[in-house]
Amino acid sequence: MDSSFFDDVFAVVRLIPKGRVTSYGAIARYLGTGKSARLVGWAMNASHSTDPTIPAHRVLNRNGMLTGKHHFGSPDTMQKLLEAEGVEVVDDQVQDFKARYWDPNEELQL
DNA sequence: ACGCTGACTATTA
DNA sequence: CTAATAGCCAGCG
Repeated sequence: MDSSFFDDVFAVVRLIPKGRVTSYGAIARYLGTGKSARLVGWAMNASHSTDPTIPAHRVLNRNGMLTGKHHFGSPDTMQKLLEAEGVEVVDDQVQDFKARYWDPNEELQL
């Protein structure tokens, strides 16, 4: 398979449990990109090109803010999806973000 | 081939 | 405490 940075990002995002969220930096660090969290978010841009759509709505910034909500079909889609999974979102921010934070480095126990 | 942009993060003022 | 700047990697024109 093409060991593309995108594929790795998609793989991790797909591993995110329902009702959990993670940050771009966490994924970036897990992939080894480390300081390039932008690439992760940017890779999400291709999430709509994948076969199973990538749950990009589970990926937020370090503050738990729905920074990329505007990149979905509608700016309300992201929040709607999160709420559908049991994640409280207020003012484009995830409540109890720390409790719902899912770190691949921790959960996957690299 | 060069330069710009981008769904971020961390540091400094 | 908040605001602004620098660093980063990869695709696209």
